[in-house]
Amino acid sequence: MPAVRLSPTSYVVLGMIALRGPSTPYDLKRAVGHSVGYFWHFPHAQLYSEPERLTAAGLLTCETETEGRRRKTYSITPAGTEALQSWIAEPSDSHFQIRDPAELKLFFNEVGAPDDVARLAKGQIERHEERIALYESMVARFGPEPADNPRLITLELGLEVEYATLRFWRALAAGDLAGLRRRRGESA
Amino acid sequence: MPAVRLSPTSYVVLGMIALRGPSTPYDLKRAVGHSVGYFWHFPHAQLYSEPERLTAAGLLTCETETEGRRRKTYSITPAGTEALQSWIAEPSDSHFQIRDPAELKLFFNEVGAPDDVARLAKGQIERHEERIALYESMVARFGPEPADNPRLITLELGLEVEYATLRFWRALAAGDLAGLRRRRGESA
DNA sequence: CCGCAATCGTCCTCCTCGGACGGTACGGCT
DNA sequence: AGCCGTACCGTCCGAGGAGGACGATTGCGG
Repeated sequence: MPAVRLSPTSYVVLGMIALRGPSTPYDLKRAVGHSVGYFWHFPHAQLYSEPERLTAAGLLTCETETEGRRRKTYSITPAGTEALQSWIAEPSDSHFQIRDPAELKLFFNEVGAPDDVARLAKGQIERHEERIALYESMVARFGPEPADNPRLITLELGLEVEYATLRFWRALAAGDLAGLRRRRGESA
Repeated sequence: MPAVRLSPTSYVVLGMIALRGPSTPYDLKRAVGHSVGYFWHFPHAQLYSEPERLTAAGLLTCETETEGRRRKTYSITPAGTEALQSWIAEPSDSHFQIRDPAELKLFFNEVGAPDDVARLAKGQIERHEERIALYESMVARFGPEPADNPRLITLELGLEVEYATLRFWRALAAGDLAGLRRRRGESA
């Protein structure tokens, strides 16, 4: 039972199994896909290999189906629960990262054509509006007071960020970044 | 001159050299460190190895210093400039990702102790306030109308997101996510 | 009963990550 | 001048992440 370095991926696997009970990697894939995976993509292959690591470390146990599709069901062990809980309890180690290719393009736009920024902004506005509509419709399915549903809190944060980003690109397209700053100052 | 897959890291390297002129990896490290690197971390080892790849692909040229410190200065080629420009011009391929360990902890908080959320929120509020103060002080150094300085636009987007995230954690700590939703609806 | 599409699992290759380590330059002290 | 500490700079390496290719299984419609 060797010790391993636990990454965010590890905790996603542990967390999902802790929340949902024994799961197959495919279960994890789907569960991640419509929750934390909205803003932080975890490639599906990881959700097959990571449980193996965690099993080797004694944080999960594995039950293999013999007939038909070779399917493995993982369950969390007391050690796994403890590792997850102490990670949740410990003070946060690192700041968030925002990985936005569009932001890179914007930063280097001087190298490109003059109207690239306008087209980029237009595309980003559409993209974020679509996302917002999607997320809002999902939130709406949960009724009038969804804000405290634990499964939705994460979506709430995502929406807040989506709106912020949308405001930015709109201000950029309108040439009114100064106005953005002003409104930000007021709301704070 | 084999073709290579160009990643965001590749474009950061190309872009920095295009903006700043011939650079050493260490120059890149510093330039990235106080610009795009604020929100998207690029490990320094990449900024040494990536230029080699790009040189092999014909997008950069390399000049090696002979005396003293072994130092390599990279310059961009016409092919490199073109690759960068066409990337900037092409419609954005993928949505942004937000990688926030705190968000994961929040999502899985049911597994933890009851007061974990409160402590998490408290820590996040402090963290984001610090960041905001830091970025604001940097922006302030550029004078009263900084918003359109191209080097700062990226910081502007980052600040918008920082404030959004701060509002979220504050609302969470105050138990008033519904209020957050309401205010968001008004401002949109 | 067959074929086809959706579902599910594995593999492979290249890239990312981040820390360890070692070399180089420079200023201060004796 | 020579030594030493420290900041600066470059390389390496092992583990993990990314994501596409591919193969197997299942169930459904003909």
